[in-house]
Amino acid sequence: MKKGTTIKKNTIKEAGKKGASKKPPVKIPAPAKSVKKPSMRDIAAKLGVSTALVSYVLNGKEKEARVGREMASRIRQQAEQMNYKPNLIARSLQSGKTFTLGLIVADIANPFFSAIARVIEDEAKRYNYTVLFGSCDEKQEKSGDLINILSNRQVDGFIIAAAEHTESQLEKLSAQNIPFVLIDRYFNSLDVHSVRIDNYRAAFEAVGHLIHHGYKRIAMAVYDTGLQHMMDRKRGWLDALKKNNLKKDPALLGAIGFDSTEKDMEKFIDRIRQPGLAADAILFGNNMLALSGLREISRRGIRVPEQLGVITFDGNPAFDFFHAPLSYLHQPPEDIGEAAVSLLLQTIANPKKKKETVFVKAPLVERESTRGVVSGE
Amino acid sequence: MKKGTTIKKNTIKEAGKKGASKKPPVKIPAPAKSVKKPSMRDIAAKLGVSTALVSYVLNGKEKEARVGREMASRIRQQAEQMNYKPNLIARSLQSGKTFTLGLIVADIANPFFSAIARVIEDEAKRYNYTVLFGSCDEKQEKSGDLINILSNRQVDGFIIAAAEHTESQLEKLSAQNIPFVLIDRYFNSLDVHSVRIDNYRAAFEAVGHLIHHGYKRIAMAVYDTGLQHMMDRKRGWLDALKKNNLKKDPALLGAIGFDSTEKDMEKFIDRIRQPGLAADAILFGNNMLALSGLREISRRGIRVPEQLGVITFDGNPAFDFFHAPLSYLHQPPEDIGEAAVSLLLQTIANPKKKKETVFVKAPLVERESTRGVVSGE
DNA sequence: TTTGTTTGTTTAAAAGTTTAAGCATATTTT
DNA sequence: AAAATATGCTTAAACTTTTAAACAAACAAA
Repeated sequence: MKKGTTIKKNTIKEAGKKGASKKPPVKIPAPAKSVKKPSMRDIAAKLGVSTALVSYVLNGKEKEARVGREMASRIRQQAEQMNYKPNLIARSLQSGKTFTLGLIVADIANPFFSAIARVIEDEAKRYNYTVLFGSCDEKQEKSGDLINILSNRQVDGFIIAAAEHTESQLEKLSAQNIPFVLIDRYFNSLDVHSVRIDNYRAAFEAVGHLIHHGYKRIAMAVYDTGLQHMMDRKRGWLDALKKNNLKKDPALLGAIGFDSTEKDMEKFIDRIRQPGLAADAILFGNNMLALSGLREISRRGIRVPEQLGVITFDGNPAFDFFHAPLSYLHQPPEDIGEAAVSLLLQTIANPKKKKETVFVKAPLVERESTRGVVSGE
Repeated sequence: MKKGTTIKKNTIKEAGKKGASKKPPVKIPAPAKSVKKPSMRDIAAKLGVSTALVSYVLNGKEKEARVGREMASRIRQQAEQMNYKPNLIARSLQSGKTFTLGLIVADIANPFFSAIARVIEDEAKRYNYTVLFGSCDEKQEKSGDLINILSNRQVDGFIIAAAEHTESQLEKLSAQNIPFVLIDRYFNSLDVHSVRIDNYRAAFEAVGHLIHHGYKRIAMAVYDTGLQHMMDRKRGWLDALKKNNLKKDPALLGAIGFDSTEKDMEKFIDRIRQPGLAADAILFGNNMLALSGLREISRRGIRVPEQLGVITFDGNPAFDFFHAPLSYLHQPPEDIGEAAVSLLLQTIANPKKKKETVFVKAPLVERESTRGVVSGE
């Protein structure tokens, strides 16, 4: 064991006590002023020149500013030696640009969003932007807080996977001329930039796929929300049933609450497996619903795909381990992230850019869970 | 469909073309100066007073600064009306504090880290801090870049799940007196703050648990890395075998590369299932290894826990869907995140704080995968 | 009446950067 | 020789906020 390190049994409380929103328990003293880092002024002083010169050289503007070769190299050397790093805060204040993007996702615990977050971070870095991120946990209020905080930090623009009822927050952003791009979620009432898939069509296709494999009584689980993308998925499902002359029993639709997912899902699965209803397939509205549904399906020992066909929006690493790997509509995080960053940066460059909706393709990945009721193919 | 929105089939390339590090393909024009937001000066000008007054009022320092009640309310009203929001960039420049924490994780795609990231973000928010985050993908170089970028943005401190060979980067931070706290990963050679579990003991316990359930030839898969936490886990496994008088065959250890996980894991599983070696249980060094291993185990139709006992460090939502839900050593993200933020804020407040290692408990969660070779319990 | 205190406000400097404009000298062009 | 241009550097203002110090006016105490 290492000496010099205070090894100390910690007194941290038991894990897993979440929920109960708590107030700051520990009083943390006010932050101390940190040690000063070398500034351009320090370099200038050392060499007995003006800061302007230092700035020109260190920004590679020697040519335009006609700095002497000799001087330039002395400045560079001194900067190197002092381990000078530009203070981006000061630069931002001066330029009015922070080279910072705000990313707000509905739920960072959802792997779909964490994958996107990662892509966006990488993508932003390629353009020298840094990402400030937050998760609003599908809460309107938290979303507003995050927008405020990031906005106060002068982010140059936002990428937002919006929670329900946040239209007014977005309208406010629009009114302030702060550029932003919606991903995944969108609002018909808002004329804004967005990157998304054609949800209606994807759901329609998924149902078609199930029908093609012989399923006839197709249920769907959606979140109980007014969010347009979810409603479009629902509409796609409904219309597909209609087009294929299948009975559309309202009981086949499960509306699951964000905050009561487990309970609602349990009821829903029970209901659709009743002899009277006897769904033979389910379309899940997203990967979190599928995850929850799969748990219930496992518990009941329902065999997939023989007794129940299953397909869902979004992949999830967990789907590989279900006894029948799930078929799913793949929303490619790379495409969404890249398109969102690109669209946002264009808008930052040209705030008057016409509003645009970028559609990303969502291919259907076919695996075991929709092989049909006839076992063995 | 909505009018006013340009609906446009996108021309985005096929998903999944990752790898090949690419240069910025699209030239994005330089950002335009964004629309000016109202400043204290604007409020002051409107009311014909000095900015000092505005600052005092809007910071609730009317008392100390003896601002007139009448004036105070006029200022507040004007601020409200103009929708004034303080410019945190300017405030940071003035105060030398950004109320920003830099979070660098080894891999944000690992749910263990994304869970921690979420906790840290929440926790930071409670103390009015914002999190700037980045994932270094286990790359030394990327880690250095991130530290530089965030450091240039004057973060008040760092929380870091370090990649291999980053000791010098951390030493540099220490030398610059920039506060930071390591999580999960640590280095014996560095006297720094850290929050972690007792890896040696946890591994030791896991092996004890397997032995208790009748397993005798216990393999272990670790990352092929010099990272101390992994080596401690390995040491715990080895010592436990020794203490229990079990043969410790070097072939029972699998060293898996970060960048060749799939291939290495395949070879490893093949090897330990050879008649000559015939491992009857595996301890995985973390959840990513377990995920990869489980895929191979599934493919080969190996029955868990009858033919092979399985236990791992970290949970993972996917483990629920494996035919035998995995037993695992639970590293509680809440505890780690809370402890890290708390320790960091204390250090920011008092940079001379003595270095501390906080140990978080990692309880063993017992499930199906270690029920023993005797089927049916 | 002088001195002292209270009240309400302004001034000014500071944080680190950027950049247009200015000012000498020296060199070239007419 | 006068005018124009080139070279190498400095000055100064701006971005927004904070806060110590100064100031003026009104009032109270001596």
